[in-house]
Amino acid sequence: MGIQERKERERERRRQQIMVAAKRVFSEKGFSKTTMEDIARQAELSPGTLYLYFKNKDELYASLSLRILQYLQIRLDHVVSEPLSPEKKIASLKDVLYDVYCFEPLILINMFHLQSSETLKNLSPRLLGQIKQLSRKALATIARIFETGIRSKVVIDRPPFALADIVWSLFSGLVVWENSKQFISNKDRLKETLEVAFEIFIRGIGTTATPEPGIEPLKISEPA
Amino acid sequence: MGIQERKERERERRRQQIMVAAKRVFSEKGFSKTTMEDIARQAELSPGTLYLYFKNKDELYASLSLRILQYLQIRLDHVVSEPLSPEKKIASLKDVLYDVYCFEPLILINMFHLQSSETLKNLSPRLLGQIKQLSRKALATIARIFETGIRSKVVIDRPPFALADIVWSLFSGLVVWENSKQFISNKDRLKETLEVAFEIFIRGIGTTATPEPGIEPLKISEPA
Amino acid sequence: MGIQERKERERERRRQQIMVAAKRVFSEKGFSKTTMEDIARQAELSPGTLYLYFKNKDELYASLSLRILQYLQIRLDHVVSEPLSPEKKIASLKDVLYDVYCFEPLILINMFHLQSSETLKNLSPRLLGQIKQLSRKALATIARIFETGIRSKVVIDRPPFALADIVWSLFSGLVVWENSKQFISNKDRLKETLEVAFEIFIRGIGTTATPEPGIEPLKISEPA
Amino acid sequence: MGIQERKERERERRRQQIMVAAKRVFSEKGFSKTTMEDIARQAELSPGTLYLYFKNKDELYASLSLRILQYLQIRLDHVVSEPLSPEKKIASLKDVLYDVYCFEPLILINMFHLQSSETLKNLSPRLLGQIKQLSRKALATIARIFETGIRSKVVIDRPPFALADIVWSLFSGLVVWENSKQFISNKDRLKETLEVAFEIFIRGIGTTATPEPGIEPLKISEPA
DNA sequence: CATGAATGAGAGTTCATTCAT
DNA sequence: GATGAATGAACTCTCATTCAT
Repeated sequence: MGIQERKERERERRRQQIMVAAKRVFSEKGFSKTTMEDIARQAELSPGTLYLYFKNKDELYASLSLRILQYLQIRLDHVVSEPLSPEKKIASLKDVLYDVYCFEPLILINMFHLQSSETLKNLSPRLLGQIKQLSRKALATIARIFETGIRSKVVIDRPPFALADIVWSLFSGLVVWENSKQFISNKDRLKETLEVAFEIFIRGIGTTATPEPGIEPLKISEPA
Repeated sequence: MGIQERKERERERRRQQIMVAAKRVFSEKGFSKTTMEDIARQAELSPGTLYLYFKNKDELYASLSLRILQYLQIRLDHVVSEPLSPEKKIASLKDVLYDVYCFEPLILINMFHLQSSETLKNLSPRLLGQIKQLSRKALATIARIFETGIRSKVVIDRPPFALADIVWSLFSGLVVWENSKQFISNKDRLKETLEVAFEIFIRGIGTTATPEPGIEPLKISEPA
Repeated sequence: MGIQERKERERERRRQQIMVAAKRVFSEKGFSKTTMEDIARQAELSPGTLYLYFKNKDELYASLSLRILQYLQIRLDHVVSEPLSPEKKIASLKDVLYDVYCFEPLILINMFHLQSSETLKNLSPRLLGQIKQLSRKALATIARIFETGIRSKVVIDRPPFALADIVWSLFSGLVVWENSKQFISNKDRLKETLEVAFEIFIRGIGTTATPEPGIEPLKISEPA
Repeated sequence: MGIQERKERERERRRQQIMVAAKRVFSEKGFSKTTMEDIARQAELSPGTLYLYFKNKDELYASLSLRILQYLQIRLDHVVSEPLSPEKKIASLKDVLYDVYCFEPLILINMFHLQSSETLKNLSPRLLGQIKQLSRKALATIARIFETGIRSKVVIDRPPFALADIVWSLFSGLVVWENSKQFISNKDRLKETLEVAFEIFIRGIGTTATPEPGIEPLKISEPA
């Protein structure tokens, strides 16, 4: 039994080792330019070995995303279950997202690309299913946070799912965009921009915004 | 000279023809799964001919983005130059973005992927330069819109560039995310979500938001 | 039109060129040890070019067999349609088979291996269908020859299809076996053995065999 | 010594166990599609273990043939040594061949493929030697049977080795051909066809064939 | 200018074989 | 002796790109 377990642990460690290597190479060269041999070399393994742990390149790639989604879900569950006011929960949401980014910035970026149907189309149904499911679950959890806010009337009454989509999009958009700017300017400015973005978002969804005194309010133009 | 010109025009028309074909195929199959032969077939040309008009596959791909960025710039310039109140300008911004999306939804999505360093890295410096320049210019124009808002105190005082980054990210995030959901649910819900997103964003950046009467304001938690 | 035709002819010639090269290499190294690169080198083409003319290795391989079967069929049709006595037709059959062997000895051998389900299983349905159909047709034609013999009572009354199977098996068995002995002894003895085999076979199916005078007949033991 | 022996026996049993497994898998998937792991799994052993008993895949494969050849030899020796008339011996030959087929139909088929130079070329000289020797011996034994027939004038005077080659070829041809038809029609018709084939063969080699009364004899055309 | 056959480097993947445990 | 994870050479096939016509 002990042996069984140890083997299992070692197997898992190998998987991690490969994923770490893959992460590094994918991040450097992007998915399609990365070869399995690159990853093998980085992991100090032979190409064949990778296939003992991952069915193919796509699955290896997608596994990375899966881990992030799992991490995200765990963090979100915490936020939901803790006895916080809706305002605090929404504030925590920001921290969670930022932590998720810090957890694996490069893989997160890759994941947002994976979101594009381009890559999605070539995934094994099983893995695709897992990813879909986890994404949906995370979004649902976020929506739930907003729902409590709406119920307690501190958040304006909009479809909670729409709000969830919006934060998530805002987050992913910022991550990708700041990354692409970073490719130019070499500075990680995500934190600051995210702060401002959330500040605005939170003001925007609040039932009462804190007016800056002595100043005319911004009139919201009606949707065409 | 007349001949020169006509040749030039015809050359440009051919380029367009190819880009239209490329657009279609890229949209359908994604960048990496699309072969030059696919595009040639779609354009009813031979593979070799494509190379008379585009240095290579990457350049052809990137040219598509260039067109969108050019369109975006034109529209933004309009907004800036028209004699509108800052509020109206910001409202117009939303319309512009949505129009850009409608102009070429699929290419826009592709462009947001191009934003990822993955593709960016393999571009010719010339083209990369063009894209960078156009992007920067567009963002600067957006920032200028916010700046006027800040100057007239109808927009909260935050770095205008940050605000520009945020709308742009929000926009790109929504486009990509709604598209990936569409891959699942097959409905184009971008318009509605974008409306809500802008409503919130505009409330969020307004110096005075319209309070929903009789309700406690949402307290913004301070950035950690 | 002239151009169309010439292109067609050239395409066909290329196909032949590749098939000739393939034949040579398959014969030397056997199917599974032959790589596409081997064939390309032999044909003085690049590996990629082979795939412009044959969908994959299996199809290239099977095409070789197809040609032999076609040649066989042509020859058999001749035999059937010519105004010969059944005896002469059967005698011609032997010549046809021997000619088929001479036509492409090594490919014929390969074909008999292809007959084994091993290779058969991995063929495209279309090609498999073609091969099956041609084989069946050839066997049916042979059977027809025996049928006329049976009708004219010069051939013993056994199911013509069984007789066809038997000659065909005898032929293929001899070809493969003599070849494998040749691998040892380096002499092509097929002709002689085939002569004896046919002599015996013909005596065996004759309604009256020519007794060698003054000798006791061989008593055929009844099947158990 | 007892220990030595027991070890020897156990080793032999393991070999058998592996060969049985190999037989099964080869039969199902064909030689080249069978992996050593397939065999190991079937034998409920690890891949490495196979190499303790067989030098490599080819040798394992060839060992299977060796067993059949040994079985054949034993049966042939019986026929030769028993005090039977040449006619009976030849009749027995048929039974022996059919029994050999029944003994291991699929391996027999594989063996006939092995006969092709394709596989033969990649065999260790030792094993190749063994196979050659056993084949030759079996063929010689068959030839001897015919020789006695010729001496007693019940078999026409043809080189006994040629006769042996012919039966052997006829047999192998039938086995392979019927098998490939079986792949299509799913019926094992070897027995019946073999009966007819032998009947004809025996009539063909008899010094006097049993004429079917009142019918013109079939004139054997002279070899061209 | 346009063609499209040809190229050939390089990708992902498999699997016979080895060897530390 | 038995294991099975690891190896890495070698395979088939793809496709961006070129160039003779």
